[in-house]
Amino acid sequence: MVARPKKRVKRSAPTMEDVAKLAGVSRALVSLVFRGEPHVSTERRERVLNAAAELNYRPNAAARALASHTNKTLGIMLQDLHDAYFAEVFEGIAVEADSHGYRLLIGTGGRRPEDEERTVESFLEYRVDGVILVSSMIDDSKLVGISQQVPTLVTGNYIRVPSIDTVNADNQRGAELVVNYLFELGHRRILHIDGGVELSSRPRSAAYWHAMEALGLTPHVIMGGYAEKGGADAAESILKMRRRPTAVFAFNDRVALGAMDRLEQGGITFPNEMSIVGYDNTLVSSLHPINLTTVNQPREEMGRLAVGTLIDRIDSHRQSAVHHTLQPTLIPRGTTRRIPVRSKTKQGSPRITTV
Amino acid sequence: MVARPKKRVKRSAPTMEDVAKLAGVSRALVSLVFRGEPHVSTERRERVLNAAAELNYRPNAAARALASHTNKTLGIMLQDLHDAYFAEVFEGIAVEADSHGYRLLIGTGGRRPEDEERTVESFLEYRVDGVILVSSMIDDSKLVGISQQVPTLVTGNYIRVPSIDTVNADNQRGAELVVNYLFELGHRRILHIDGGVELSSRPRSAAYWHAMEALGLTPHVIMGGYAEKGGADAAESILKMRRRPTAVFAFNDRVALGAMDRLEQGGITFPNEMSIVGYDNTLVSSLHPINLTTVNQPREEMGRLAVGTLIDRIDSHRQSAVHHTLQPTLIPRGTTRRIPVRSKTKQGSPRITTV
DNA sequence: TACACCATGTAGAGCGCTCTAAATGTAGCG
DNA sequence: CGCTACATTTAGAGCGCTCTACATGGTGTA
Repeated sequence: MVARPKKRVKRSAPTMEDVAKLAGVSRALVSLVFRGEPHVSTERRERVLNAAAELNYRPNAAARALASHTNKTLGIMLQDLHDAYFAEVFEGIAVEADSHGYRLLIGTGGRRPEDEERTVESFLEYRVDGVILVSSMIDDSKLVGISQQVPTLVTGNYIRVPSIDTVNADNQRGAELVVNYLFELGHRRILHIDGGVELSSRPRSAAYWHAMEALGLTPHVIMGGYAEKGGADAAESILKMRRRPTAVFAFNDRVALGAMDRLEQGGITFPNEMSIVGYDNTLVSSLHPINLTTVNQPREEMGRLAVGTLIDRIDSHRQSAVHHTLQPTLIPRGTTRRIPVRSKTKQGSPRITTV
Repeated sequence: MVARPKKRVKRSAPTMEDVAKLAGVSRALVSLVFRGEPHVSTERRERVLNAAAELNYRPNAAARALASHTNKTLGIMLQDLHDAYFAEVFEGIAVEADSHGYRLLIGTGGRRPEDEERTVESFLEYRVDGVILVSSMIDDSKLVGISQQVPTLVTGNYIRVPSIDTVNADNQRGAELVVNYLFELGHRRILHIDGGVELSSRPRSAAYWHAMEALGLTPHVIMGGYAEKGGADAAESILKMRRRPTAVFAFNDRVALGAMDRLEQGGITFPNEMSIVGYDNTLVSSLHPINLTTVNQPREEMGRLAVGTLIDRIDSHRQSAVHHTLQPTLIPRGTTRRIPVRSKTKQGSPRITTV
């Protein structure tokens, strides 16, 4: 008996070589079988598969990636999984990636640009086939730099350059829907609590502004944030106002909930004394005791579309950008109601506004 | 000028070789620098770093993994990111992994054992340094098989074998807290809606059972699930009961919310006519209009502990298991109240119960 | 029967990095 | 001044797989 040619006795995972030896074929043939190549005889294919099963062989993804310059992996950068918005977009991403046979490397940025950049850096070391940045706060110029190194798709960002694909929900349209809906219910003093530095805050508040002016109303925006706290703080200042709005359009459901909570403590009841609308149609908003009027964004679809578009770019080496804009829909529920018709709701006098 | 020895002109990322050439040192030295080895002169280290920066060099993680048999990556298997429970455990995992310099490969199982196994399989192909299975429904015997191929840690599963570390919240204790609390409030007919096939359902309902018996009460468990739907269905049968419970202990917050919603539609008000307790202390439960009494589990801490324990096993080649059990705490809120003292709350007659 | 063809297989050169063994340089010391 | 010890560097053999180029063995066809 000849000693094994292996250097050490150390037990490590079986390699393609081991499988080839056991099946009595070349290593190349084993490779063909595992890559699913067609021109392999059924008989040999089975011999290889049996040998592999016997050895409990599993291809080494790193070796494969090194040799093939591709690893069937996408890097996904999210801000924060607590947020139902991100979780649902991610769900769509996961489903679609899976159906294309891609794995996901995930990283969170925590809304801190430096952390986001580190995360992307790590994706690049991995040589992922593509990256998806969900609501990233990285500079546009840096985004372009990234897109020159790896196929890139962003969501929540309206950047327009050939090297970056985008998937977005139409924030403008969403804000219009809300304003028009409240207007039709008879509201004239409609206040907007914005999303602070959140990416989608700007387009929403700008659209709110335009829609208000188009209706001849006076826009009034106060600073909010992306979560309950921002809503509560905004509520605080609303409570202090001499002439309160009859309706509030919050940046998102979490902000709306935070605001409602504080406003109710201040003695305001919904929807009797005030109407409020959120954004995102999170699961919470639909719960009976909450029953928040809101705007639905097709989050899972956004995730799926993002992956599909990115993989298309990877496969086709497309050099021009594709931009998808999905339409939101208004979900009327229990926190809004028609204003009782009075003589003539006097429109508020011009006031100082903040954007 | 000599032609480049490279085969093709194709522009690909710079390699260690390129950096070495530019810096005028050997490839090995560049490797030492990038691995942060101490015995490199400051002068050369800087030359290398400068050359790398000039070329925008980035180490290739696949090549590194192949050569070093380690890739500083953990595979994390979760069920479902929609669920705040998983999202928060994951947050803890992400934070701790990051602080140890590990990347995360993430996969979801969707509560389908076959999908979970595929996910783990893919982790193994990647040769991750370790895997964390959060509330996995994979068979214990298969878990053992996995743990023989890669350092493994599970949460939500009480398996006890040397090759698997575990991190769990004390479900028994949590259920006891709830039962005793309700008992002290004067409740005697306390019903439990369980988690169906969910992993932690069994220990919670068993503990509920024991706690009830220890107090001389008759346990009554009905089938629920992990989400709102399960609670609503259970509520349906509660509404049909001749003699309704005065308090309900739901498997988790989502189930509690689903049940409340349906029960309120059935005319029951909380906490006046019935008390209800959830589990998980999700963000939603704390919102004012909901204000659900619940049990808090230290989820982020579980995530952090999981990573810490797993990395310890990886680094130390520990062969014996470590088991962590964290303590839950009761968060009394607005959905429970003391039962008005009557003559003597008659204890319900024995009834048929289901587990 | 000869030959082009196509379907199968195989050899062997990498992919970009780590790691061991050995070379080189430099002090310190008797 | 010769030698040892220690700090730096480097050469070169892999890591496990893919992929190109080429070999082999029928078949169909003229």
